[in-house]
Amino acid sequence: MDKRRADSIAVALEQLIFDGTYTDGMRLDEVQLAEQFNVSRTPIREAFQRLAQSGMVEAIPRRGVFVRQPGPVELLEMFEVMAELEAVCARLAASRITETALQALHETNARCNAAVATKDSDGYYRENEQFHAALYRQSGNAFLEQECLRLQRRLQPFRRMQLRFRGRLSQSMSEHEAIVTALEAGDGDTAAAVIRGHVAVQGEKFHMLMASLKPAAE
Amino acid sequence: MDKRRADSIAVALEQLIFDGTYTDGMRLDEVQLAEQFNVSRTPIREAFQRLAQSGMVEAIPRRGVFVRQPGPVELLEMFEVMAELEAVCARLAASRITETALQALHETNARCNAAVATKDSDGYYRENEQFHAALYRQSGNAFLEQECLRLQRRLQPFRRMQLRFRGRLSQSMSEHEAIVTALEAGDGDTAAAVIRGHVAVQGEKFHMLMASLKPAAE
DNA sequence: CAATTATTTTTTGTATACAAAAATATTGAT
DNA sequence: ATCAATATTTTTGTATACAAAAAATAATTG
Repeated sequence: MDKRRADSIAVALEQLIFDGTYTDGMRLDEVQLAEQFNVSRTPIREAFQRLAQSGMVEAIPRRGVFVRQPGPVELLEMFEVMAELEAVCARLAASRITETALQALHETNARCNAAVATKDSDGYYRENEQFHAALYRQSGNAFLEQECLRLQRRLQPFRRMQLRFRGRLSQSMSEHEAIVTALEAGDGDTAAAVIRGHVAVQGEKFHMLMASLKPAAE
Repeated sequence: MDKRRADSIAVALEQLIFDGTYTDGMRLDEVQLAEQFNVSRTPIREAFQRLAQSGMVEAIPRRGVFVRQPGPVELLEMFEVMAELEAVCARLAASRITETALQALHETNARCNAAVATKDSDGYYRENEQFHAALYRQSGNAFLEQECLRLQRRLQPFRRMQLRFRGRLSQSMSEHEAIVTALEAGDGDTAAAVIRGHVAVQGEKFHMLMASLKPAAE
């Protein structure tokens, strides 16, 4: 799939940062990574640029590149923007969504519910993402869709934590239902409000998120 | 300011694309640009990556990089997202803005008005940007602020066209005033609605934008 | 012995070299 | 002449080489 060597290195490095192999503030050594991946410095440097653009890493001229994990404040800010972007999608979708797309959302929710019932967490995450992706698409704005996918991707590692939480899954599902209902009624404001609350970090979700940030300290 | 050679090349290329020197679909030749800038291919390729990330250029593996100017549809989509993002800023700012920031917005508007009176278009553009940047800042969300600035920057060349239009300037100014008034009243919904209409492409603005897209054809 | 300067070593940024893939030109057959 | 197959040239992607800047270490002086 990836034609360039640098691309696969970029996703590999991304994973290593998410895994915690490279922690915040750590410098990424070009030559070390080059021999680790059995390539020259060139593709490593290209991968660095990609990571820098996505914000996972900061490149300081003539100094090197350093891992930059979002802190609590930045993370809350990112989730707030995600919630607002999805709210915009919902409001636009309410007047633009097609009948077939509504049907597809219902089916996705059914599959999501089934995954919850069988405790298939992988299936749940997949269908959940499908639901949100469909919403982005139904905003009728391809640019907005791309921006949402970009931010969602960036928040993904922090999102998984949030749902490991008693009762949260069923609540999440009923929120999905409420969104579809609002969309069917063409009620954009309600759909926006529900999904804003669905995505926003608030209440116990806040504590879960904060807890997931602490590595293994204390 | 720019420590790396590649950075200054990136902004130079950006300018050349905005200028219309390199038009949509045109392939950017590495070796040609390298000798044109008196550097090797390496910094050119780094510059390409930056432009690709900002969406001005598309890099097709093993093929080359091609200029990708947004078409009418994508441009309208981008303006819609900009309008919604600014609406979010306004709504959040309504409850988060400080007294001193409100004062600053008033002063910016005064300077903007003065620029309109003296037909100082450069001054107008500067103060106008200042106004919007202040709004992003007062959302109280640094991440949102950055995202807004990023999109604003990308739309800048298309934005200038829009205001060259009889009566548009004074209307724009009264919209600014209405936004500040709503913020002072803490009325986020009104502030959001006003700025959404302020930024959105609608009515005559649509025709202006479409006209600005046609190069010199016909 | 501390602090500052000189020197060495690393490391980044850029240039050049080379290999593989794609585009283009050439040849040959019908 | 047209089309297919092959050879040639371009062009991209990667490796290596080199120069300059930064960091680390050693040396010198007060």
